Amino acid sequence: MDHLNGSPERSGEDGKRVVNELDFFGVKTGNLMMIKEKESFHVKEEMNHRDDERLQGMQLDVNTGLNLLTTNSSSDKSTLDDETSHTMEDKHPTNKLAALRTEIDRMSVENERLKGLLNQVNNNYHVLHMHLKTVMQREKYNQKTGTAVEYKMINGLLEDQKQSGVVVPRQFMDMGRIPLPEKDDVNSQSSFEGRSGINCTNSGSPKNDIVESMECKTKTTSLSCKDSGRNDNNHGDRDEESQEHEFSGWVSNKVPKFISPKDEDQTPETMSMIRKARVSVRARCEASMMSDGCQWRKYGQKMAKGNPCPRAYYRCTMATGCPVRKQVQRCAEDRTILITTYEGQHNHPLPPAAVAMASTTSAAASMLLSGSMPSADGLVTPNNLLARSTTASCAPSLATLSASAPFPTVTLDLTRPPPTSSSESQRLLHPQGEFTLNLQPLPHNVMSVPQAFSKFSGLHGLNNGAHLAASQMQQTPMAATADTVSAATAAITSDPNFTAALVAAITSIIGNAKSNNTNNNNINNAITRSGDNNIN
DNA sequence: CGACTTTGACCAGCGC
DNA sequence: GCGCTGGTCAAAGTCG
Ligand SMILES: [Zn+2]
Repeated sequence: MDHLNGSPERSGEDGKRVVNELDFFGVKTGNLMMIKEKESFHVKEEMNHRDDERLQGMQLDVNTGLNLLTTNSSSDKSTLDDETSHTMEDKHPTNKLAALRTEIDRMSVENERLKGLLNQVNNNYHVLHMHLKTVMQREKYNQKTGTAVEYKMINGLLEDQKQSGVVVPRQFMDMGRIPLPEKDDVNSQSSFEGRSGINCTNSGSPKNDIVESMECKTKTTSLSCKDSGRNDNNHGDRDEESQEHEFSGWVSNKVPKFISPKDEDQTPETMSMIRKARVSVRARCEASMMSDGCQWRKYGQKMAKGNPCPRAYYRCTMATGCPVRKQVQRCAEDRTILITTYEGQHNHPLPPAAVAMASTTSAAASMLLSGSMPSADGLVTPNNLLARSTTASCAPSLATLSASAPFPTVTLDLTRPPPTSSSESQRLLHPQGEFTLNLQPLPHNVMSVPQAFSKFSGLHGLNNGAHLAASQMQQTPMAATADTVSAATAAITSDPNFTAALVAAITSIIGNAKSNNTNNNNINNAITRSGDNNIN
């Protein structure tokens, strides 16, 4: 959403509104977003109040902006007048032609830019729409099971609240600080997936561990979730400015120069969450880098503590100023495993091959946003609960999505083979194939892929990569490569109805597991295609 | 020649 | 204050 803000506008005091080109698009995009908002049940997730106010304040400008679309050319002409009016008046055909060409060029550029913006706005719209769908689905289920859930908007974000009055399993994804293990315990994964340790007996009631739970404790002071292990002590001391600086980075030790001022128009906490949300993909890969459809430029390499393999830093070069970065590092325990960590959202249209992964990243950000609802004070703070991932220990399991700290990170672990057996399974039919949901015990803090789907189902939907993804998935067994799972993600969720069915099934399975499993761990639902492995 | 990689320097945060 | 660490910068080198 960075692009929504456009560049600083210049506004004359004499009533003449002087809008530079980029700002014009910012306004226009704002308008588009407002339209979408009206169509999308007034749910705003990534918008914040400041944006809202800005947009409302711009409402007048929006119309102006639209008019500018037509008047722009004329006004552009008029602004060009100073230099060109004489030449225009010369009525030399060549000059006219040149002027027209310039105009056409500019319009082409504008068109491209608009396309990109529209694309993103559409994506955001679908994200919100599908998120709402999921929420409603879950609400349905909760009503079935007698647990009332109330969703409300807090600071522009959806929050669900159980109304039963009991301490119930809430959405649990603690993005906050975790108690740091002894230094020696920090394994090679620490730098990527947080100081994730083996978790997690401190989760309270085991039942609470079931599923899709997300929780966010709130404090009253700090906003920053960034590297919370490091900074939490300082939060109270920070003034607003310094806090805003903190939000501007991919990891934040420094204020990255590529962050444009427009980013700071976003509410710090929102931007923080979006920027800091990471998707870490663990996959077996011989090559030094997985191909994910994007163009990357390496800008650094470091030896990370605890891992003999160097960590490489890449930034997206598909568009100038794209804030997306990724880190690539091999797993110390198993060097065939490549750990790729993505952060940020692209500010440009993506090729189909890149959509799935980018969607996953933005979905993660979205999930983190929705799962870490600010309390009434509108603040999000790290806390010291769980959210440790077992993925760090390379425990054998399924492809999983997990939440881990200190960075809000969703880890997609693709290194584990599909299950050979399961205690429970459910089949789902879909034109793209038959999918089987498997249940396997999993430590409570790990969020499985389908759980994640149910959490932000549909986020991947309606993207261009779906068909490609589907065909990829036909060829490759699940859990084989990052591409496959991305593909599966796109393929499965490209059909909203199927997504809904998937979510319902997962919810139902989880519900059963809850009632059947007293001493339970978390449930891991693996999605597999029939035939890829045998399900009992 | 532009795009990319390599690599040492630099910076900020943190712990001692 | 100092050293460690993660992250970034930027000059020099490489490649097509
Ligand atoms: Zn990008």
